[in-house]
Amino acid sequence: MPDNDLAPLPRDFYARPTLVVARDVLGKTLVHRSAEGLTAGIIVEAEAYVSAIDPAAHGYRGLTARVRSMFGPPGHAYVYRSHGIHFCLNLVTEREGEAAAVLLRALQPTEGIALMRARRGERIADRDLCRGPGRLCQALGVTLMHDGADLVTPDPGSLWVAQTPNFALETPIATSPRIGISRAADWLWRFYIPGNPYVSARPA
DNA sequence: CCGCGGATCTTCT
DNA sequence: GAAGATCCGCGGA
Repeated sequence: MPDNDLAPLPRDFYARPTLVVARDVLGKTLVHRSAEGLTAGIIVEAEAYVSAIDPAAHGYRGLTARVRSMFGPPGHAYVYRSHGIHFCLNLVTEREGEAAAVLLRALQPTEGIALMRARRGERIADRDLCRGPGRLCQALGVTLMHDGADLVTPDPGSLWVAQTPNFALETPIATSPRIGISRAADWLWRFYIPGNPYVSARPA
């Protein structure tokens, strides 16, 4: 796959309403290039978080050190540590100061599967390599080092989102409540590709 | 297959 | 002190 096909999406893609980005990012490819090699997968599940109106969003109660990147400009990464152990990757959306982002919850692995398995465990099935927000970060080698990283003009050896070559344009998209939250628990702000086996959970 | 607890860092009450 | 945008391994059905 030539690098031309993996060109980063422009900042305009991120500087839109978060619900639109969360839906539109399905079918795009997340890429991480590091010294270990290149890993990538098709985004099959994502959730929207909009601090201005959303009590489940990390920025809802204002700026803290952890959530600083979410308040920054669109087209950057917001990576946070979850439950002390795992990392979760968000794409910052809207405009600087809005603290809106899209959480990536699952990928269909396409490149660097052997490297993903080296990071995740040799016995992990393909289906489980990137199924879940913490798992996909582990599989791609995404850590707090990537918090705040620019996804549009990425440094060499970093992280971005690209158009997926030959991806079907008319892929169906489903919605459901977001996973694992207690506030705004009935909002249909989770988007996923129905029937795709790499999606982390089926709707309740 | 399902439910539960442990790991362990940030934020909130 | 407790909860949280999680995951894994264990025990029981």
